[in-house]
Amino acid sequence: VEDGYNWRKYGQKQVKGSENPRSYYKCTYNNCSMKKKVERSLADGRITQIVYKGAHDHPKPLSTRRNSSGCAAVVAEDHANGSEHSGPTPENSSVTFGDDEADNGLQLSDGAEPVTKRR
DNA sequence: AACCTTTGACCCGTG
DNA sequence: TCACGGGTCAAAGGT
Repeated sequence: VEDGYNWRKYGQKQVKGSENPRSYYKCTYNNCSMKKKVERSLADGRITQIVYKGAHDHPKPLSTRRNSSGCAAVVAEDHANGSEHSGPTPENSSVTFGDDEADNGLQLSDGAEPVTKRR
């Protein structure tokens, strides 16, 4: 879920059809009104759907939070300016870390999805 | 002490 | 107009 910004969870809902919890996040920035909607599989923990809403009007405040793999989160997100790709799978937001951090206890998103890049 | 996370209720929009 | 779904806010607690 770490895309380089700081998010604050403001809600969670269960959608019909599947009992997958949908989490609502908001950017913790001063004037940033960017919101994010994240849906994950309840068992696998794999990203089912990520929806970015709004736009950020501030620079990216790299890791002040969890992992410091900002090096991997500096590619392919400038286009996130309120523009959503209505079609392709947007789960590429999950950065891959070919480093030793992989066993640190982070959210593994590889192994099933073609991530944007890997080192 | 500050910030984030969590849960319930409320509000808005659509059918 | 009512019902249902989705989305958002607010308060409390924990880290």
